[in-house]
Amino acid sequence: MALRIATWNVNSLRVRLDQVLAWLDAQRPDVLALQEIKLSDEQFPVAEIEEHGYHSVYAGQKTYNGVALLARRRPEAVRREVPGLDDPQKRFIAATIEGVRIVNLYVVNGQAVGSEKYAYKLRWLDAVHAYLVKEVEAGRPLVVLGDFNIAPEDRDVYDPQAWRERILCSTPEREALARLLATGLEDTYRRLDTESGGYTWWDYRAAGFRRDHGMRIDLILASRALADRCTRCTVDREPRRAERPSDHAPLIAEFSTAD
DNA sequence: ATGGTAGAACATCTA
Repeated sequence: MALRIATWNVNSLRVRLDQVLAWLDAQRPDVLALQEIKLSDEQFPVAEIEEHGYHSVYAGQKTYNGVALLARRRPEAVRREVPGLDDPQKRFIAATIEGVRIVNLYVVNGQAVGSEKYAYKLRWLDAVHAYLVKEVEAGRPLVVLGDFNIAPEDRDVYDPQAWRERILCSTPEREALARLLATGLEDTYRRLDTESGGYTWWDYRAAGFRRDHGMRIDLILASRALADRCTRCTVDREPRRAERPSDHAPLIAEFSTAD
């Protein structure tokens, strides 16, 4: 048996719903974490997703942000706020699904190094770090996944020289990500693949996808014992080739289960 | 050369 857990920044669930439903039908993951759903809770397509065999829990917001967890089994102990952070932006949802604590993050982009949004990004990551320290201490299997808006290393960037110390690649951002990992989490993609870029995002502009000008900024992290059971972590580029694609591709990890 | 595209409040903001 195996547990398959995926993440996808869909850049508007309204626009991408048919693509998401088709992908669920094709891949049948146990869990799909969505970011940038860009719709309010009242607008969330609960019924359509249910018709495809998935429960939904969500933290929606009009126009910007918004995150959700879709799961074949009912999510429990749902949390929609980063503890200790007074934040009107909906970027966090956590739930327990099939005994695994799942934390879905849409990390702040930050716009430009040194900007107000950049300071907010680092504050936001600090609050998430404090929360993850407690979640790791609890000792349950833990998965932290989503759009991290940080390329962990230069090998995760198509042109590291051009991006040096720019947003998504700056040293303070990478250090903040390293602190999240240091709570006791492993990057499942890197654990299994030390060579290829594994890009998950390509800019809509300047033919980014056609030229493979990408970055690996969507991640699936797992607590150590769970990471030991990770057998696969792959980017599915197929939806990025579709008509009206999201600028992100889905990432899917598979974990073998003991029984 | 600081551009380009996409999605949302459809005028600017965010990414």
